[in-house]
Amino acid sequence: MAPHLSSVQTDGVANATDPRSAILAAAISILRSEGAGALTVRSVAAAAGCSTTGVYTWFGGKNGLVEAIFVDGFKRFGEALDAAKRGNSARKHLAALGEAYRTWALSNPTHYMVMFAKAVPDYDPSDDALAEARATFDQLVVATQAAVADNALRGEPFELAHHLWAGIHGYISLELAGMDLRANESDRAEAFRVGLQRQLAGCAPAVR
Amino acid sequence: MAPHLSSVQTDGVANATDPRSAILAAAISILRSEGAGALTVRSVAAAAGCSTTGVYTWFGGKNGLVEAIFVDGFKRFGEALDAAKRGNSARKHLAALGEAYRTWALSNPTHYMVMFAKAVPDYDPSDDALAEARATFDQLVVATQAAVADNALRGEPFELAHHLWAGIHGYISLELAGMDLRANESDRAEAFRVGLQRQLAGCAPAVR
DNA sequence: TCCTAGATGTAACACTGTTACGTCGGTGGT
DNA sequence: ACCACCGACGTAACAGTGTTACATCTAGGA
Repeated sequence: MAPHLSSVQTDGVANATDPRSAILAAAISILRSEGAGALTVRSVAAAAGCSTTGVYTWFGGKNGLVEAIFVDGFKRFGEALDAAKRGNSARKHLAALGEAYRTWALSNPTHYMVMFAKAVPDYDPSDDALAEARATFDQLVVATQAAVADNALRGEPFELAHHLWAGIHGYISLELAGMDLRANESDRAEAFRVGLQRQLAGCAPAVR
Repeated sequence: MAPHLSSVQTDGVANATDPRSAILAAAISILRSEGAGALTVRSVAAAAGCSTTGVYTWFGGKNGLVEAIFVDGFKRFGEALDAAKRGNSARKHLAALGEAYRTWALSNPTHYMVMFAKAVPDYDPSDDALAEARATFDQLVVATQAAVADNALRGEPFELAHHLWAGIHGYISLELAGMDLRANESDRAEAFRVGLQRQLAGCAPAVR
């Protein structure tokens, strides 16, 4: 069996003894520090301490490497969202989820762009990769279901979750694209917070 | 004066007699038909019937060409939004604006991705280019001001406009990234319509 | 008439993703 | 024990990318 199709990735932590993890960690590091444009097979191989063929044996090529970055991103992203289950009410939980979402995205902007904005032009996520994204989305659906059960929101949970996701993603996507016209970060953070509340208000039962 | 800094672009229409317009039109055509990954200096030059140096004399390089695509995109996008001023109330006008926004983005997906999602990795819009984007955004601010004056929305127009923009862009961005989980286009269109109304409801004065 | 500035094309540069090929090392079968 | 084999690896090459040096040509002014 070809190694890039096997599941040697034992855990999420980069393991220097595992070539696959070492290459993936190097790629994510380059993506973070130098951007998607600098993510080349040669630079990754050099950073991982192997030759360019290593990327091909372990990932099948650059597409496979980017797919691994994509999947790994959603894994870490999902964990970050999972850790945000604070807030004593369902609605506060949703707000905390939104804040955690923004925090992760702004801490990992290039990674987020690969996941959501096709920052690597010739890569399209496979169905398997999209399933990983779907799993992350499901966390939001679950939180929304709880909010509906609490009578904090009204509507079909899937539709509501997608609506909230779109709103949150929209703020962050514009911000990462440099399209947010506000001067400083704290203004943007405050606008996001207000916007999220407004978003939730639009989904609230009749009396608000 | 270097030609790529002059304003020889007489109008928005591609003019075969003007080399700059011919190259730009060829680039947009390739972007539309083959995507950002196929947008190479050589392919553009071949399609425009000149040599690669033509792109450098008229645009200063690939970055300049992409910047021209970026600016041209916002120009056309703004015109499409401008043509959507139907609706007899300010709120209906906003809804029509949202629909026109989605229609243009989905009709020009790769162009939209260059403008909003850094689809060309090494290009970052200059301040001048961002000013063009700002001008388009201002149309939304004006429409929002009218809605506030009509008592259809409540809040600071700039903040409201950005909020609406983020929501609309979020829906479209997810859809273009293949992250909308709905099966068919009509479902997505309907979800967008409902979402836009929900968005507006979240910005409405107290009694809804 | 000369001549200068700019547009153009050819060819080269360093770089990209990818692949053919030779080599090495461990594993399983006999 | 031997040996065939398969997978991992590095080197070197391929086509294609953005970019630039250089020669050529053409238009317009002194």
